[in-house]
Amino acid sequence: MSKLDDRALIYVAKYFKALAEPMRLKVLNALQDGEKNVSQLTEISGGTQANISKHLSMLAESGLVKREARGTSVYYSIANPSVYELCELVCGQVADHMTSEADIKMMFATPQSI
Amino acid sequence: MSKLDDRALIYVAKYFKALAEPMRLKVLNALQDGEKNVSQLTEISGGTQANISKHLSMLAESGLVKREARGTSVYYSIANPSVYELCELVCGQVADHMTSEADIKMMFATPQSI
DNA sequence: GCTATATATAACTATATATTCATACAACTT
DNA sequence: AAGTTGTATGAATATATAGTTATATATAGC
Repeated sequence: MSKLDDRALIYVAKYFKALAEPMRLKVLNALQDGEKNVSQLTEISGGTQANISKHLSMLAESGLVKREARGTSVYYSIANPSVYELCELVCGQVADHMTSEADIKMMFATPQSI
Repeated sequence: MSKLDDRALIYVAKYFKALAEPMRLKVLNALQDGEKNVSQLTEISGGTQANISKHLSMLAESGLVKREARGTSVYYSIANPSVYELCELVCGQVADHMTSEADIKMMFATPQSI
């Protein structure tokens, strides 16, 4: 990360932004055990079809998931398993930092406030 | 990442969100070689003092940087070096994915559009 | 061709966020 | 105490984003 120019920073930020949304993390979580179509992901996530479809488009455009249309369905799958490494690194840091009051307060903040 | 409940997802998303902004990545980048005060970071980043101060507050609240007031200055430093592991993982994925047209187009997108 | 099903998208709303400008606050100097 | 410097914050604005509803598009079966 030593010689990143501004464009690279913008790009990396965009990648993190794709991961910076609970519903998208939920979708990625659901894809851990293999590809699923939009209907399945809609049911698992508890969101609306339109919303999940939009999140999936965004994830695909960010290169986090792959899209494959088969019949009338569209199947999505994880494009690069190392996304889970990222999440685990973050979970580790979150856990480490969970002792402070501020974090516990944050943990219980409403979704809208985050 | 298998048994994350909704609150944990919100929390992890919040962590990623702290990294999902080019100016904050620039600040973190500048902190790689040790602590710096707000004035130094303002100059290095090319932002305004108010803006950098706000980003630093956000980074501190997210547990990414530590804050230490000394004299009239406030020095910030990386709270956990593993944040750079995250960035390198992302850079790797970005590089892998950089062959596609969509990514190159994104790479040159204006900051506002991201 | 018609219907049913699956997915994507457009328009809209509400909320969040980054940024700037001005100002408040705090600590040091003289 | 007054001035200076460094940092934080409030108000205001512009942009971005998530979510909903309704609709368009596409594929399969009849």
